Amino acid sequence: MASNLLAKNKHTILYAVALALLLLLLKWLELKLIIVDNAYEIYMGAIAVFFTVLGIWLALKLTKPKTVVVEKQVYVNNGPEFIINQTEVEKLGLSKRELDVLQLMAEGLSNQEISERLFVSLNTIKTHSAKVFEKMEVKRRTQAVEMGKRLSIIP
Amino acid sequence: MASNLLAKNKHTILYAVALALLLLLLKWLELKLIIVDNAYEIYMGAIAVFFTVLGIWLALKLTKPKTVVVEKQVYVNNGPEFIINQTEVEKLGLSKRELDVLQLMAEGLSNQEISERLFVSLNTIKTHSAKVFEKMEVKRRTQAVEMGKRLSIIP
DNA sequence: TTCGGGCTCATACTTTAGGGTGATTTTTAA
DNA sequence: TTAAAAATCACCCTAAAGTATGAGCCCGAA
Repeated sequence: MASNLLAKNKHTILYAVALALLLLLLKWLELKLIIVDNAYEIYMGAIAVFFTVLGIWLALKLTKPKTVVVEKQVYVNNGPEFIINQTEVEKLGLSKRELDVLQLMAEGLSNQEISERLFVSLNTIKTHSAKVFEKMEVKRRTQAVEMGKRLSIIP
Repeated sequence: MASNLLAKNKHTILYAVALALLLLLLKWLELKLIIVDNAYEIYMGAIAVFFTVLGIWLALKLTKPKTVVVEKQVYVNNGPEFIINQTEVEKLGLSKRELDVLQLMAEGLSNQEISERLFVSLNTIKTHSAKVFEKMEVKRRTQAVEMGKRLSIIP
């Protein structure tokens, strides 16, 4: 308990002791220098500078480093993981391949890229996508993706 | 240039001026108090304390806060109500109009339809979308939409 | 075994999207 | 007030997307 208090106020105590010693030093210096009248201003200035530096040192020692916490936002997939709405898929009559194409569309891939990903020709993807649009009753892939997300057909 | 320098060293200059003024004050006090011999120690102590406080104040003012980057995980599209991530929008440098276009893109509208919705020409939408793709570093509207949703820029 | 659905691919064509450049006007910030 | 950014529009050209149609292959169900 007592030692804890001592430890906590260590800096303050040290400073108090240092201050006391310094006042003694000043008193001693005073005796030496008081005679030299023209050195008085220098003496005063020295004290001012010394205590300023002391104050700065004290502040730096005693204050916890100022920290500004910058939050860097990291986007992660949200907790409830995606469960495909099989009912909607069946209702629309989408085949497995058509669903594959729709999923890759949603990832922003072009028809060319989808065809490479699935190892089929570009024309095949065009056929699939056309069927997807037909079955979902949309005109464009962006609409298909939008609707697919709404219906939980794709994540 | 000159004003910049002044601004940068504002604290230092202020301190210098304050110090000068204080030395003047001390000089004046000296004339008053030097006669009262027994007040001398108090005078010295006051100076010491004052400059210590000044130093502390200075240190607190001048220390730059240390920045700590903390990664904060943000789970996107959790709740039903959408809150636009303004930070990401600013980070990407998207303007209001570009955001409008992106939003309508996400709804599955064609450029033609977007232009009609916003009462501008098709070419204008093309320009906006091109800027959106450039700023988001994507190649297609589907990618822009996908990224926009991930970053909570669009619902 | 036939028949339909799913998957594949092709050709031809139209529409939409996107890239590049340049210009004018309006708005905003310094 | 001046400079920068935003918004508007145009023209030209290429790439990608989408439409329409036809056709061959495979597999499982009737």
